[in-house]
Amino acid sequence: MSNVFAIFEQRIKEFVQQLDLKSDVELNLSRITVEPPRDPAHGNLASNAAMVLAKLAKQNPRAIAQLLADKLSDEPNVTNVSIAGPGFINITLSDEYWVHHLKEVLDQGKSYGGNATGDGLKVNVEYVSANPTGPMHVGHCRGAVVGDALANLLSFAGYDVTREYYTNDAGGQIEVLARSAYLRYREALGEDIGAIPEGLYPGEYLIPLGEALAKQHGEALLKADDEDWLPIVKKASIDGMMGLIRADLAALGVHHDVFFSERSLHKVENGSSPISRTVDRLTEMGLVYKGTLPPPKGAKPDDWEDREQLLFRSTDVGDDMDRALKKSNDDFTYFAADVGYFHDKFDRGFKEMILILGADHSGYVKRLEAVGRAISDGASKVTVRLCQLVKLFREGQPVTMSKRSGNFITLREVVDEVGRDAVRFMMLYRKNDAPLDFDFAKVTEQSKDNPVFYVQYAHARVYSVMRQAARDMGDLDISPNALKKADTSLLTDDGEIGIIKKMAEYPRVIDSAARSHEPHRLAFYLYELASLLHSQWNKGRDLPDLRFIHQENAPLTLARLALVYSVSCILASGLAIIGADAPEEMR
RNA sequence: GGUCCCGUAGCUCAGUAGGAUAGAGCAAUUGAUUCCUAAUCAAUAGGUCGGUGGUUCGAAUCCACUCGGGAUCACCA
Repeated sequence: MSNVFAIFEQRIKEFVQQLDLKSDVELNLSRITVEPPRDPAHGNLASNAAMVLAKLAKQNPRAIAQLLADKLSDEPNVTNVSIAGPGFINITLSDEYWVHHLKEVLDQGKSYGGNATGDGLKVNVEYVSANPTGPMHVGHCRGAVVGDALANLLSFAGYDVTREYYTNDAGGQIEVLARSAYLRYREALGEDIGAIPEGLYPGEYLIPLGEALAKQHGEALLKADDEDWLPIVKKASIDGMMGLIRADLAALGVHHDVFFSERSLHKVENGSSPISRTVDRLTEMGLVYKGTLPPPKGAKPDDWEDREQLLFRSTDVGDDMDRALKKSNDDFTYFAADVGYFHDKFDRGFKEMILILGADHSGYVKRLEAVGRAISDGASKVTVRLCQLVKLFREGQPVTMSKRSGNFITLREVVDEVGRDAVRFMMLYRKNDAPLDFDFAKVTEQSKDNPVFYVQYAHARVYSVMRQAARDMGDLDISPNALKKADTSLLTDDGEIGIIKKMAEYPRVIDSAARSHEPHRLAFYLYELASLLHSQWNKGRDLPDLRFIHQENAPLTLARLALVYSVSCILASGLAIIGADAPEEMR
């Protein structure tokens, strides 16, 4: 346990129980927190415990605070406990404590801060899930990065994470894809196909697919009936498109553990399919009925017609409206497949299912969460995180793209132009539910305007210092193992202690970012930590005493190298979660 | 019309389970390079947290209403 804040929170809760406060209601300790105070003058740790308890115990908060403060003062390493304002308990820890804490970072290296939250809980993160009808476009980018980083974060925090991609390989758009590919196949055999008809995919990425089909099947498919060639071309098309998508994802550094086929949910064996079995289950629970849906309130569509369909009573589990499970032609809807998919995930033992979706799916959230509740009977939780739109800019000018002409900006173009690291970091340098502006020029700029470079440079700077130390002090062992033995008590500058305090926040950042599913918090933290390092480095310009390397003083040099090396470990650990490199050199 | 998201400094945004005097970066002004990478740093200035009311010891944060911006809305996927 490296989380100082969690340690003290636990300790305070123990003390509260020892106080044996009288209360009519049961004391609720869950609201007690320990956090870094905004103002460093208030100490290192601040707790709201007394104020939370005051009302329940019907006592003066400052009186309770005093009782707790007395106990806290006797704790090792606590140098000062004060009561402030309405009843805050402010705790100051000794420099010796912080200097000792640095040892923990050194010992744990890149695993420092991890494995404290998840406790092995099985979590499924579903992200991207783009339709396999073409290469990925830039709109998919944000969800891919947010999902992947969240999966990394949860995994680091100790969850058992499965990264999943739901392949929409059933339904009408696959038939359109296959017909489009078939056209390219005929083209590959020398036929003049003219303009691509309305309703088919015009993209040139289908040309190689047509050529491959021609190569493999010759003219055999040409004379075949629709029902004979269609399955063959469908399969080849899906495989081909998924190949493109996987390659795009790989360029972005995104990898999934499971590609789950929608088609597999429709497959009937011994008279039932996964979907039909799920519907049966919901029927047993009394959540399925035949009926007609009311038209949307307000704007009633012109072509509205009442239809009797098989419906899911999702209003019973928190949705606004009941939802169709079957179309009027008796086929299952897309939504029914989704329900079946949740059922499958639930059967695979996931306690938490997270979906990363684009903002255009906002209307879909309630019904998905409702399905999760219904299928698992409350045992599993479905959380949906929406990613708002990304607006592209070039030199401040919006980049327009038209999807209609097939002339959209692909994910690959963006990655090729600005690099994987910049794309990933920038996509995470914003709350995911806020829209994001992405300027090609800005994200490739090599300055502190650009947080990616700022953070990476801090990491590289540490390695630069290490290289310099190796040159200046050739006989000194500065390997990580040697640094673990450094006498860190030689670190006395406020800036140095401040860096350790910032590092001590890392476990807390990981914990809270993982719990709230907000990987962007990590990106901001890394920026702050990098900033402290740059600042301390620059202090050495004015005050040579504060430089990291002192040729005549090996113990001090070792202590300071231990400090900056620890910083680099956390930066590397955080950058790995974000999915960006931690370069050792930037020239 | 329903639902969801956003509204914080001139600009782009953070704000951690409701906590103390609301924070960064950019832009502006001033300063620091014989030096471990100036791709950096230090300092100054900048705010009725869209508005009104409520909840309470305490609200940018929670609730209600309201204004402005965006997304979405029955058999598609």
